[in-house]
Amino acid sequence: MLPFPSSSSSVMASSYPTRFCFNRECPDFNRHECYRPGWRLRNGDFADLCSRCASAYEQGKFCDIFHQRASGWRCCESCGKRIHCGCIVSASAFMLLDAGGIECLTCARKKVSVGPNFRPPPSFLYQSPIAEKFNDMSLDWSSSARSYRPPNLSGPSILQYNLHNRGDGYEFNQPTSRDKATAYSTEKQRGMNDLMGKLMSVNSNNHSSSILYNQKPGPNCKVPTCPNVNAYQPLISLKEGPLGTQRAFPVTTPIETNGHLGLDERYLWHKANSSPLSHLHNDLNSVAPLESKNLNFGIHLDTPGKYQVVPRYCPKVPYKNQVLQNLSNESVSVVTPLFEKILSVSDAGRVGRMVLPKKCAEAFLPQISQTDGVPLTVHDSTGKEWTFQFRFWFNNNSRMYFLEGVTPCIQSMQLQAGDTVIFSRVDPEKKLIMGFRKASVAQSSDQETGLNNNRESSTNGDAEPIDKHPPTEKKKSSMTTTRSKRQKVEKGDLSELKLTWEEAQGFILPPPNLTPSITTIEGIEFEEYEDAPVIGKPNTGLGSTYSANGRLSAEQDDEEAKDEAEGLLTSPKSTSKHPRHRNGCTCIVCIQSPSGASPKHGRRCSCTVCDTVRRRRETLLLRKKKQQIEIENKARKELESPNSDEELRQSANNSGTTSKNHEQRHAPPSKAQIDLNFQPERDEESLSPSNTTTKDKSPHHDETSCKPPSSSSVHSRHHHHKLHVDFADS
DNA sequence: TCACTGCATGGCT
DNA sequence: AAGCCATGCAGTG
Repeated sequence: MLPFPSSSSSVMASSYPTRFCFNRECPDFNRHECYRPGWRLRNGDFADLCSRCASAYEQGKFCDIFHQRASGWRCCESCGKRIHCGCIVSASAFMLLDAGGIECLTCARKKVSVGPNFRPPPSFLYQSPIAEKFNDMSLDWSSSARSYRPPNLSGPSILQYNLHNRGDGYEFNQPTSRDKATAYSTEKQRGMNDLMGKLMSVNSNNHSSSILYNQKPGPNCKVPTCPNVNAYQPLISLKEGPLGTQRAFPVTTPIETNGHLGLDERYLWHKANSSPLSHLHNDLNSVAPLESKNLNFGIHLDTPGKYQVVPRYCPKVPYKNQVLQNLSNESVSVVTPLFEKILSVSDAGRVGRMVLPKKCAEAFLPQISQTDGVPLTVHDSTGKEWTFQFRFWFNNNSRMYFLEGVTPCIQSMQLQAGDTVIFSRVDPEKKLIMGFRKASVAQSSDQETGLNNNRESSTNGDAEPIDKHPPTEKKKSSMTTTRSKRQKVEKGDLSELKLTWEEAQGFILPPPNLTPSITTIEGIEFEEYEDAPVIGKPNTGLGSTYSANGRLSAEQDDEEAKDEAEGLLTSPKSTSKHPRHRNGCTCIVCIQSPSGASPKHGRRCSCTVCDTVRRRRETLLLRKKKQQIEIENKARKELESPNSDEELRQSANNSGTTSKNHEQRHAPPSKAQIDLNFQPERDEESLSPSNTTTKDKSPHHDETSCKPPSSSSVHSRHHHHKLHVDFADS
């Protein structure tokens, strides 16, 4: 136990004969006999103050007397009153204003007569007699689990607030009453420093000093100030991510570098093995900013990280708190990632509403009390300014926040479902910027807010996986496929599949040297190819849809085809499980348990999925063998009749061995490339030449379920189109 | 009929 | 079990 200043409660104050005034500036802090409680300490107790200091404190003159030379004095923006903003004593005697500067409590109270949404931070309830005046204004907020409203008052109390609410587990051994009986005399200061130093040692190195560049006195301050006081810069603490990656979470902590009591930089800390955000789970019964109609002025941007944000919304950006130097005016901007959101189909859809994670919205965006919300100005990575309506709906006794009117922006950024938008803040401008990350694998093209193209993840081994929702260890172990993950994969796939129509056609074009045989079924002409094109991305070998694939004939109206192709990609009628599939689809993906919560599939598992995969594998192996035999036979023939070059070329073409491009299209899947869309029954049928004119209109899906199938590769439309009834690669 | 709006539902965490 | 949130859908213009 570290020595700790006596900080007994008022009840305990008289219990111990040997006492010390908590005021280290007190000229004779250990010679008093009468102590009174002073400000509340982080451990909940009160500082012991000698009568003289206590009087000063109670009269609100403590800082005037003892901290006169300390830095951190600022002026109330309203009345001009000087307020010390840099110590625990006066921590709650002022409020930080959204637009910068501070306001004394008196002025704040006038304005705060406030709406029902105003909630003073918990620290207000105990910080000082002054602060306690706020008690009557708090509407029992502390007892209501849902009445959290992150305050706009992100004063120094924030740190204390966090400390207070962190509960057990953090490296802070609060002194017991017995401890307090221990005289500490000259250990006082050292003990304090040791303690806090210990607390801070965990991550103090992680706090970028560069961020401090940006700390400037408020424009209206007329008194000398310490440049760092009240600069609530988001700081980064690195955390071992669930997948072993270093993940940064913004932390906002008051900084003061003058060594004044309390909020020294060394006091920044975070709980070991816990992200600042994770501990905020408990802190989140927090508080929201005052509503502001002034666009972004009400944004609660000064405290990113103060609130709990579900990890999946934690910004996973390389630049973290990137300090940008504006060469022209030597100003420095700090970019602080706030949160990110993977765009859902709805978000990216034409409705133009982007649902925001509630906690993020409440933490980082203006508080709104009307469902109409407020306009929110956001800058995209090109600097273009967008104004969305930040609104909410009531939903199950809760709120559902969303941005309205995002379609133009999303289109401008060419985003789609599965892509990630990243909301960040630029200080000191307090601009809200919206970057993005494409879901595609090509992370090198990431444009997260356009601020950092040197994405580490694209090059180093610590690169974060594309997985936007990295599973926890627990989840990993259970191999649970969450819906979000599934959606991510699917949408990521989807985005990668977003091709031009010509490209899509290119994928499914049959080899040029093949001539189809025409079969007519129900009045529809079908082109049949012995060697069907296999749909897949040209260069990945993944996703080869190893089954019969329909292709629109050339007569197909191009525009219509495009529409259908797009419909395929973004069909709102698709199942939630598998965006390309229709309700009732019985393909292997769609029949899987939605949550992935189905029992693990063992080797002998006989579930439909496993059976399908097993049969599929057998089929593929057989086919592969057959293919090899054919190749060998042809090669043998070639040896026997060396003049038939053309024949050989053609046979090689057919077997996918000459043209690289062709090979990519036709690459026989490896074991790891089993097409989940495959339905062995159908596929095996297609193996037989006698079945090439099958009337099965939907090789992949139920006829009922796969109604108007889309045109392109995976699930083709069949109605009134000439189709290539294809074989899988063989 | 279509677009828009706001609420309801239900899967999922 | 509660709450979040993606999405559906009814109502309206």
